[in-house]
Amino acid sequence: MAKETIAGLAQRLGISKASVSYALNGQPGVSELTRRRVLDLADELGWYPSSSARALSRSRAGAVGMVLSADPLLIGTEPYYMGLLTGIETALAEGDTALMLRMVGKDPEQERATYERWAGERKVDGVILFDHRHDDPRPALLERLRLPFVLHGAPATEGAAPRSGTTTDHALDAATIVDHLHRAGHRRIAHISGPRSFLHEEARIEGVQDRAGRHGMSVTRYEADYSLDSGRDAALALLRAGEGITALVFGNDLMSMGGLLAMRAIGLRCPDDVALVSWDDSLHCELASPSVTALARNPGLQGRVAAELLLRLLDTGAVQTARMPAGDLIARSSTGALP
Amino acid sequence: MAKETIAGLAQRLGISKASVSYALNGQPGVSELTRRRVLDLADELGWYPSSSARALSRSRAGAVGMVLSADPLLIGTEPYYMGLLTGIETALAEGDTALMLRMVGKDPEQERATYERWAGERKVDGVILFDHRHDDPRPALLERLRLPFVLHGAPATEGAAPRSGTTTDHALDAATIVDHLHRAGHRRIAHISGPRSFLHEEARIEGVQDRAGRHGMSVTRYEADYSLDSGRDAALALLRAGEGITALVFGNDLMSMGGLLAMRAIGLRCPDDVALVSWDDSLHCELASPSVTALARNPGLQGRVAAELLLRLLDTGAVQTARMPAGDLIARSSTGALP
DNA sequence: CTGAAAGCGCTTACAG
DNA sequence: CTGAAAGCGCTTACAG
Repeated sequence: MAKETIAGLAQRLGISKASVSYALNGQPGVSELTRRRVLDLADELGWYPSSSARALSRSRAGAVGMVLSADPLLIGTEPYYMGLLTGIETALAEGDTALMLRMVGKDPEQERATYERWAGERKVDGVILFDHRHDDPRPALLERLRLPFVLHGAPATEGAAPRSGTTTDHALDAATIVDHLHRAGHRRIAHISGPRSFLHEEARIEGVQDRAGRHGMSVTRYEADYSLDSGRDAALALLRAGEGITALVFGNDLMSMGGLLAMRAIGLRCPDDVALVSWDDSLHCELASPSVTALARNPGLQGRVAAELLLRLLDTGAVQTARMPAGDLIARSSTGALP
Repeated sequence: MAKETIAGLAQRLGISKASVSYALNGQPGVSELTRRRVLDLADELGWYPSSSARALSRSRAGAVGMVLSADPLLIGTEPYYMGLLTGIETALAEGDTALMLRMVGKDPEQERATYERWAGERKVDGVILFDHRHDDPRPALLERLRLPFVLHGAPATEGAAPRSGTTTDHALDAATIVDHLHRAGHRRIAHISGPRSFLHEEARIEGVQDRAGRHGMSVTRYEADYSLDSGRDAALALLRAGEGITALVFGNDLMSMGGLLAMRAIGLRCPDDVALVSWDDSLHCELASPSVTALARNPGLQGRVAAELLLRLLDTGAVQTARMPAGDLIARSSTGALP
């Protein structure tokens, strides 16, 4: 049973290997009767075609890759990635495609080496890219390697060469957050972003700036690195500066938690003294006390869509872009909403 | 370059395909000079052997599988899994083995179908199994499918057929937790475990019972399902029953968070009225207020060891068992330690 | 609709 | 140490 092959099936049924193959793959070239007999026998024997033989003859691996390149500590605690991963895997499974997962450190060289190798070994048919940066070397690398890819979560860029990927309207999300704070009466806010080298962070920074400007609010910018500690440090620096900031917007949930710790440390109350918004929802935001107002972005859905785009790209070569829905602001105590 | 093959290399170098293959794989049968020339050329061309061709001729996939079968919601928020995953992937990468990740719901049928298929397609060379249960059908299934596996985190069972896997001394961990509570003066405690059908939960339950008995403490048991809500419900039921329980031990961090919510809801203070310990550490425990005393079990290390055992099993057929180190109790505010 | 055959790109006995 | 050849288990033109 574990050693059954297409030749074995053909022999048992008294037909040729080709017929078995056609039957299995839903190709024309076999009578319905034969097809049924093949399928039934395969089922009965619990037989599946060898993935490596199939991959070799089709020159298609039947798998796509995903490199998580971040501080391992961050990956483990960052719920956004897990949500994304779940969505991606689910969609891939439905498309009979396996997910190859690689976790590397922050060293970009390792990510590069992984793609180089995957392409060379023809181990994956395509990859999903995150955290698109300015002058990101990866798209050009993947093109050189002829490894199809989708770009996840970048801001829509007009005029650029069309690429497969999901785009997020970060300006819209920024407006949602800023409006919420404006409505609550805040006029001096701070925006603690992740690294500006990420295109999505730049889009968010501009979005916040623009919208706040329209409301006549002032924004102090601070660049951090998504870690809890960097969020805490940012909050300490901003709140001690005495600029009269009354609300902090953090680029992710971990930094928001750091912000809460900072406030507690210097004796400021949230939201009475300073309000707080997280640009990513998670259980952390829900459980914190006070609970933290957050923009829910539905990472599961995003992952699913990204994976579907990649599958379509591989199947049909269709290059398309999917706009992600706007984030939902979940109002909680940290901006004065009822608990 | 992307289309280079072993035949191409051989032709360029004026030698046979066999020599190239031997050179690449560190096999005897080529002169050192030839080997160097092959390796250098491969390097220069950025060439790697096709994984599917290699898999087909070696009948080895070069990948192992891992099925995460849990509530998707739970997976995304349960830090233990991410830590484990990181450890596993890191060790596999060092062993030049890919990780195939599949996420399925709680339906055991889906997990079964995945193994069936992976085995049939020879897509993976082995798998890592978690959450061993009573009468778990998976080991027998995998044996029938001839898919090697390691069992992660089960209690050591004497006299049973030897299997590859990691074992945890849950009784020792239980003692650590119970002793901590006893020292703090608690005499009536409750243990909110995960499902008892898991062998590790049963071992924990017995361990807590035994150790508490030795100290003359009483233990009320409650079975929950690892979710936040189930932890909350458990705490509500136990604390309202008025049995004079002064400390709660939860089987994971999410349930612990549920416990805190429950206490807040009914106006009990932690640790003054009721103390709390989590049988898994995480950022949630660290950030909660009060911060939650927890048993840190080092999932990253555990994952690494499990993966190494599997690689060894695949390489040499060596069946071995590795005892995981005892958990570290991180004392925090929820049991009266200083913040 | 069916069969014989070449090919996918490696590995590995087997002669030399 | 090297070369010619078979084999891994599929897919896919090509004749019939």
